[in-house]
Amino acid sequence: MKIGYPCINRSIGCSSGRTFRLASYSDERLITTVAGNLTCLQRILEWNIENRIGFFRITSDIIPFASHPICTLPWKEHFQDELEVIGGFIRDSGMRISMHPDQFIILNSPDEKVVSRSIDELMYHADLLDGMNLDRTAKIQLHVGGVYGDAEQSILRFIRTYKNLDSVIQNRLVVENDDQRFTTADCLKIHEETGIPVLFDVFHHSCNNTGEDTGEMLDMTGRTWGNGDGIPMTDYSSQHPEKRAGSHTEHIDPDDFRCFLTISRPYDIDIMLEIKDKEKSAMEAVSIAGSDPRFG
DNA sequence: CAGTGTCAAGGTGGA
DNA sequence: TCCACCTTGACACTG
Repeated sequence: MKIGYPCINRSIGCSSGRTFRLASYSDERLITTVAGNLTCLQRILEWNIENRIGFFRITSDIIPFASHPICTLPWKEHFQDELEVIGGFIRDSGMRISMHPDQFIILNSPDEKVVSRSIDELMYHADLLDGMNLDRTAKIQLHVGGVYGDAEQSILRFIRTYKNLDSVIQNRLVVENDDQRFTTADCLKIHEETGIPVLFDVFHHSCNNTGEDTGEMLDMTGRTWGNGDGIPMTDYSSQHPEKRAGSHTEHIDPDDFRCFLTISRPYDIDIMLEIKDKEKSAMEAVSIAGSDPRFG
């Protein structure tokens, strides 16, 4: 079991997701930005190891505009050395890696242009992880997408599109339940048709479910991860006390987290904390989990 | 130089 | 049909 946090480390003083406006795009600007992002990513990874954090989500902003038509620079070749060094560090340290393309990446849209752009963006994510020579346990997590007035048909469109994806993407893609539209049960159904692993989001499940309990879903989603996929990943968060249902908390709720550790005890999982204050909560979670036999 | 409007991209739901 | 919201930092323009 590893514990991680997404994308940003506020303790270090650098960002691995610096970007710039499309209007000011130039190859030179891209190169300097990416060079800085990769340097910072390396620092974050080192910081993680020093703090016993073995799981990290790499921001999609590492290479700004990577899948945009304006970007014709062969960034993968240009930064091959740097990517290989980072990948080597990740492998040597045993760090688990994920990525999570943002809300615009939708495979089940009825608009084929949206789907096409989304696939381009997924290919960028896969290319980046491939460029680091990471095996297929480094995952790209995605929600099912939109409902468009017909959830059943929208699920079928996801399945059809998935089956036609390049294996470079299929090897890494996992599907995650969301808090408003598609439940864990929907994702399990998609798994049955495609074999895609299901990344279980505990908090989303508590917001959006059809009566299944968390332990049962941990069990069933865990079984969707095959041999080469690595230990099942889960997303963990808890409710922000003031904001609307589904809003992530600012800081980890220790009691809630202990409760989750107890529920999940029978299963070996990697836990991604989707919590606003990032590495601070992750450190606290590591401390809480310190006595858990799964946590090395 | 501080303050702030805006940023590649989609979907949803309320007005 | 339009707009705020989702969620988020930070770019880059303005005064």
